[in-house]
Amino acid sequence: MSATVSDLLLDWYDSHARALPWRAPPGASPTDAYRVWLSEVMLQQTTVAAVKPYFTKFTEIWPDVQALAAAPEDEVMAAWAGLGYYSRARNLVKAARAVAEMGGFPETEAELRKLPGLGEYTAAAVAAIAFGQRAVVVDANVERVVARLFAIEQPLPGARKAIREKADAITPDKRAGDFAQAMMDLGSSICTARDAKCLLCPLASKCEGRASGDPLRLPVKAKKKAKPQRSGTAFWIERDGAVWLIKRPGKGMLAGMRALPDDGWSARKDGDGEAPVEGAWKAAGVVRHGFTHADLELGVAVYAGDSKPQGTGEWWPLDRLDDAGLPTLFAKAARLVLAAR
DNA sequence: AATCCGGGGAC
DNA sequence: GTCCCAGGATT
Repeated sequence: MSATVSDLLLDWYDSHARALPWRAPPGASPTDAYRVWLSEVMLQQTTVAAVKPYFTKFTEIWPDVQALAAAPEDEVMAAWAGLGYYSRARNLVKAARAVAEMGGFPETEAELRKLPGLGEYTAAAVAAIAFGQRAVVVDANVERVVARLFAIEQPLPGARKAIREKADAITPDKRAGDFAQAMMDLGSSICTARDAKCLLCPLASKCEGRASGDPLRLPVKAKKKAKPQRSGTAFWIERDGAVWLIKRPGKGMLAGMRALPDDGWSARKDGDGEAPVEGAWKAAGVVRHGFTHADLELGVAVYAGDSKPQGTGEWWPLDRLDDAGLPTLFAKAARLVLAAR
């Protein structure tokens, strides 16, 4: 009777688990659901290193779900600034208010799945990690580990169904939360995207990918399209130690975030170069920024006149600019202007 | 099934 | 520079 994959993995996890701010040690009673949920949402498509300072900040300002539910949405958006994928922050507030209304987090995967911002992965992760439910947790780490472990040759994303079935087959009834986190730790430290440290891997004896001689070719991925290059202009209008900031539309890129006014660039088209105020503009330089679907070259123009800008916005004091919650693109543009002094 | 949505770390 | 990451919502 040989050990199962989950036995081998959990034994490894008991001595090799990463210590993370949102994680309970192996076998300990779970972290409260609020912290598990918050960390899982922050970690969607985002690295552990990037999340840590945001998790610390959020849990200091809003220590529980009731506190977050009571927070103004704008403050949460500003606190999220720089982390990316801002619809996560908007959904975070909606979900917190729903949970507070319910009197606490639902404990089943199906109920969690109904909250905004909780998809298949996150609902399963919270159910398993916070509530000890058996749930099949499949993230990018698990996809890679499973594709190698079972030598799944079909390319992603088509292979998702097969991968999920295999993940289900090796998920234990007990300690499903530890098992999920162990798979993620294995994928982030041993069975990584660019390396397979099979000599250190607790699952090496079970791994078909390793047996095939070339585990690194797995998972096979469909090749992606080239990113378009876009250009646009952002406008710096300053008066009495304050800069004119607008709020971006509720849909599209950087939705709902504070920003410098710009000329309408998007991932699909260049900006038209048209300034929000007639008059004298001076080029301050160019900021380059990569998004998921386009690379942007953003010219920054500084206004030299004294006409009032049109439309809705606010004069934001320069000595509090760090509190404006500007997304990284506009924070870069602001640094460019201010560094020239 | 495709596409849209940020940002930064590792290499 | 390229690739990737504890994905979800929308179409």
